Amino acid sequence: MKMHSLHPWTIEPAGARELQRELAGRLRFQFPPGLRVRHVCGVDVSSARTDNRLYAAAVVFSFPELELVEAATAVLPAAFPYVPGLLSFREGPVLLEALQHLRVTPDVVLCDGQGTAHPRGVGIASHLGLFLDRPTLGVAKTVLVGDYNPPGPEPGAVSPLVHQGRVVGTVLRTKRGVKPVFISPGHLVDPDTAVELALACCQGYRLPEPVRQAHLLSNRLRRVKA
DNA sequence: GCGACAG
DNA sequence: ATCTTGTCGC
Repeated sequence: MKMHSLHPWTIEPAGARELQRELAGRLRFQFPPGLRVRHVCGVDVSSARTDNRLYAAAVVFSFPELELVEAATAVLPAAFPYVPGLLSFREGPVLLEALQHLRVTPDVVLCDGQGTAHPRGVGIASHLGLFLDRPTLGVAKTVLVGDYNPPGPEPGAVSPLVHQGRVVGTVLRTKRGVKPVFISPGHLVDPDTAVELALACCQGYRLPEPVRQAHLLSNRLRRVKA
């Protein structure tokens, strides 16, 4: 799929935080009027502890049927350390390369990590959204910032994620008896639509199918290429 | 200074 | 994220 390079990735942590504060102002949270969601894509990264490489996977599904359409992968050496709040500077490059290999341009991209539920409002989902100029949303397994009360036990139950007096995301129960996930808009999507899409992509597992499959594929890729 | 901290 | 076996429960 097409995309553009907003900025170079070779940067120091201090500069990365400064860049995030600038990128935050470019985010938009209105879903493109008239856009029909026919293809959703899940992305994730796997890594080894011994080697220094990152393995990315992007898996596209039809929507709302959720049938596999296409998958792409990429492998790159890690050029940035894992620093809470700066995840996109570590995983962004390899994820964008995998996405670039897709023949189909997905209407929405579900990312493993936060969107606006981030210290400066620019989690990896938001960052990728700016590069792709496409709707993106974050699906995180644990919280980065914010406070919340646990959502009800039934699938679909939600609870607001509040950070510094602002609702930055939604805690969503996707499966009974299992820990909830943290959904937040990335770019070009509103909070309610983000939750609606994430829930519509769930197939009996805790994680939305596109993200779950991307997770499995990136893991498989690492085992084979490592 | 102390505690928190996506993947 | 990754390192790791078994174990509890539907």
